[in-house]
Amino acid sequence: MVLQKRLDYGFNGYQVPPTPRATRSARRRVPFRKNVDDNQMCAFDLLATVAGKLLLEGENSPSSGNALTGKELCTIVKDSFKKEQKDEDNPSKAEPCDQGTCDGSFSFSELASHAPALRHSLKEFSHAHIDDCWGLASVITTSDCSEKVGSADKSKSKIQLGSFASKLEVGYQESCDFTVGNENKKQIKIESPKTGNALNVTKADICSSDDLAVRDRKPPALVSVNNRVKLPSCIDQIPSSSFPACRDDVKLVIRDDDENSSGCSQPSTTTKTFGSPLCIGNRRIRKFFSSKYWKVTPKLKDEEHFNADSEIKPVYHNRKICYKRRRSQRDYPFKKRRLYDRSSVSNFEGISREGISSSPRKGFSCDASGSSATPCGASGISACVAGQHTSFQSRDSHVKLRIKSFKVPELVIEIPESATVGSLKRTVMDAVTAILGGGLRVGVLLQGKKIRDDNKTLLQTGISHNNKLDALGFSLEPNPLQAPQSLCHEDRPFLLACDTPRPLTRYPLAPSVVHNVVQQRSADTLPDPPLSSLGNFIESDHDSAPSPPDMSIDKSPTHSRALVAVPAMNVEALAVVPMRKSKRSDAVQRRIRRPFSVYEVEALVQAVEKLGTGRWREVKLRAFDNAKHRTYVDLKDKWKTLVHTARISPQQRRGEPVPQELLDRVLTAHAYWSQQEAKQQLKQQHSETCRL
DNA sequence: CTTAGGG
DNA sequence: CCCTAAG
Repeated sequence: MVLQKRLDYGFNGYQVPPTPRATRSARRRVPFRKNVDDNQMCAFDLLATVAGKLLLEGENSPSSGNALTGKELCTIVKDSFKKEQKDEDNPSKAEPCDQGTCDGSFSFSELASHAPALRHSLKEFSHAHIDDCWGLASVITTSDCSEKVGSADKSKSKIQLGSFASKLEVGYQESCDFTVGNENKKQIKIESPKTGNALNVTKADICSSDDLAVRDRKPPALVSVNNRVKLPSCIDQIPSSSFPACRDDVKLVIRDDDENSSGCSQPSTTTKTFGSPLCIGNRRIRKFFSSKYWKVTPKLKDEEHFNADSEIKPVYHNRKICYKRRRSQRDYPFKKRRLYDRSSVSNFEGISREGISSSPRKGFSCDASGSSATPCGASGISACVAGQHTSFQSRDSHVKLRIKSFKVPELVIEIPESATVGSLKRTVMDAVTAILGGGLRVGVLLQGKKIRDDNKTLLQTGISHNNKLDALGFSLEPNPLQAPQSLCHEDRPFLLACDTPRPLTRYPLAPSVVHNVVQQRSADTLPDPPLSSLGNFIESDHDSAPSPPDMSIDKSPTHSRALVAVPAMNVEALAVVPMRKSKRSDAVQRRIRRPFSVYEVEALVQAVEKLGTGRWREVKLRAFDNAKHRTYVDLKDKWKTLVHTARISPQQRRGEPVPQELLDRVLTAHAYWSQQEAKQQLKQQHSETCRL
């Protein structure tokens, strides 16, 4: 509690730059970011966890051998605080401190330096919360890729769409069996309580068998997950998707081809808990979206590695790597493939124009493992509309429908066998999130037939109260137009493919899901995000999705989490990629627009208040270190627009409204720093004059 | 690589 | 957000 309180401190006064301008190089040498990247997280996590506010989802690694006691932690924190206070003293005195909280507050960068020591403890602390934050866990029934009997009807997950509201209700699912390799059928039952508390799996048996030994060069194990995913409503818990790279992978194929399954969910009662977590080696999680549905190129690029293997390495080192990779990976195999299927895409002009081409094809088989359970024509996600509750009508010729659930399309996930269950969760979550938040469109089926003409009226189509609505079905399909939005970061193009286009009802499936997640998360855990910490909550990204705050946990040396989704098969036939205006084929596509959330703005403002307007790199490091998609240039630009926004009338503002309070702070800070700069210049002039 | 600014 | 000149 005490800690939490500390966290809530507000503006701490402007901080005069160490030595304006002239010290850039000097500043660089100072490993300001020394421990910030990774450790800072830990520190924060710790604090938040202790405060009971932050829910961590992470690897359940038991490696917490040398956990610190609560006492020790406190000591560390206290020390940090003292130190910070001392450091801050000078600057604060001379500077304005309008926010009134100039008392003591510690900075995370300080505390962060203790992170290494805290890490283990964090684990201890976080364990209790691990599951809590994984509310979205979609438990899946897994089975070998092939048509292993009985596997099909185990899938029960569904996605519930609340009566066509634009909210996605994520409900959930029950059991999950993982079949590892072609051999022993290891089963992992994962149960997700209705409460939203998710997977109980602490240890997956995935790497236990010999053939799946955690050896570095082992070929990826293939795990097929046959399922339906019913997503819980706590979307705010959706973790982001940042997974560093590694080697051994386990592939999970989550399919929706359980045609046998009724689609009804039945709570599983079995829960297997495993004694210890998965062993960890390098891990690389590759997510495969079934070729016929989505394809996601590796998102692990520059920043992906940033915190991955950089536990100790200096920042700059990483940065370099990052940049290099960014360039070198442009030729990622899946990135730029695009195929056309004129005939079938004909009614998708829009898509093509949008820069996405798709080559819907109906009869390809489905997954890499050879099992092609899903009829290709089937939509990626099908919905169960049947049942008594399914449809009924009202007097005024309105058709009322109740969609009970949607099936999630097949997902193929490749994950190192050494990965933790936590990362597995995240991976699956990511995949699901990618689908849900990445852009879906709804397909309508009537008596098994897809209705493609969006212009027909329901009546014309036969979806009227006079007809058997039982025969009406909906499907969630990848929406080429939206998909790239969420999961597809600049570095993780979200390739998707769909079979025959059957656009119909466009359902506003919150492309903002991910975004919201971030926000809510921030809100819940970070009332007043201290500098440097907010950043950790941002991003993710989606990647998206947004890599949740738990990143730190996953930072154990060896694991990087690379999240790569690639089509399980038939890549060529299905790849859908953004098409550039036929200029240079290798032209880099413009990054997707990602409006700053209020929380990000908050973080930015706070950081700028403290650091000033000329130190964007530090601002970035401090407040957006983990927001991979926010570059310092972005921050600078954002500040620019913020200042502008703050100056114009509220009526002229667009986008998500920024609290006036923040805008005021923007102006204040801007004014202050402008003044500082002016002073600085005056001084210089003066000194020069004196010299002459 | 960072900054600062214009586009 | 992008692009670039400058440092």
